[in-house]
Amino acid sequence: MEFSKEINQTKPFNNERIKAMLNVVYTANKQQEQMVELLKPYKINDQHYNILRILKGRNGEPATPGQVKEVLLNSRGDLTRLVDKLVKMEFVSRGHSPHDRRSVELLITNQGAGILAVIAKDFDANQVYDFQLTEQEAKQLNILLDKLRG
Amino acid sequence: MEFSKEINQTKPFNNERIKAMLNVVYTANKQQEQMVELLKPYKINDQHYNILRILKGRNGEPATPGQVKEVLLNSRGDLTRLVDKLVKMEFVSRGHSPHDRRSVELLITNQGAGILAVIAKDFDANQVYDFQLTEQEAKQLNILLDKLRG
DNA sequence: TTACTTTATTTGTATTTACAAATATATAAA
DNA sequence: TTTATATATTTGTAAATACAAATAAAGTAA
Repeated sequence: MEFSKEINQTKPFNNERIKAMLNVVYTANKQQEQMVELLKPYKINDQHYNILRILKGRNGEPATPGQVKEVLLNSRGDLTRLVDKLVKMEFVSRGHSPHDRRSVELLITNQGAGILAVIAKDFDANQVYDFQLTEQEAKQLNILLDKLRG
Repeated sequence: MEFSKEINQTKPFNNERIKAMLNVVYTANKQQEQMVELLKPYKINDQHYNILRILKGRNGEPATPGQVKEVLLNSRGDLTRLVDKLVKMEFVSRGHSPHDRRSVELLITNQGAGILAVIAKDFDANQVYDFQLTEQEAKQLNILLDKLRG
């Protein structure tokens, strides 16, 4: 649906650029809401999910909390306590770097990888990533967003 | 900057559509961070700001918390307590509807309108809405986002 | 009217988040 | 070595948030 209608905006926006930015915020929020909702049965939120994805993406190489934080798309919450929960759920293991004893090494466990696989199916069934865009349109969207951020 | 570089993603995304969605989330988060940062001196967050904007947009007509909530782009927080703070800061007044005594009527105060004007200048000086897009590109972006949401 | 249902908002409370300060280790300089 | 500075992470704590239950007023049906 067209954005203005979705938020019941009756009067037109000052300009398309401001409208676009609000549209970005709105769209991101919609996506987040859907994800949080679907993740609820697994007792984790979108931040936990993103952390697991990042750790899985390391393919067996550990990552420090700092590295994870850097790559996180959005930085709500605090890594220590988000990871605390994942460790308690046994989705992530925490060790110490032999090179730098300040650093903590995070690794996804088999159980963590398992839950990610289950969630992937769930997301798939719920069409979380079924966007109504062609690859070409998505490419164009990426270009515009990059440009928007300046 | 190109999104993948900004998040240090080395390996390419599965497809442009997923990348686009992540880009949307990332872009929205960037924008939110900038706003929250600039609003800090005024002791309010982005939700408070949005509430004030919505009330100002009513041009003297009161809005109920329910109506405000409906129009809010993103729904973190709880209206009652977000408004509590705005009332305490005297940016918003709370009354009761004569027609429906369950309903609460919210109005922006002169002081609230004043702070919005100050913030607008601040945002302007900090180029919060200086997006590097032409109107035509912004229009295209809006179309793609609407399509993305399906 | 009485009882039931719905709607609007608030409240209680556990959890999460923000943010400053603390801890612990590493690195660099004197 | 000692001291200072930087870096990685955790901790304490106030504030914000989520969510279920409570309150309170309307609306509807018998």
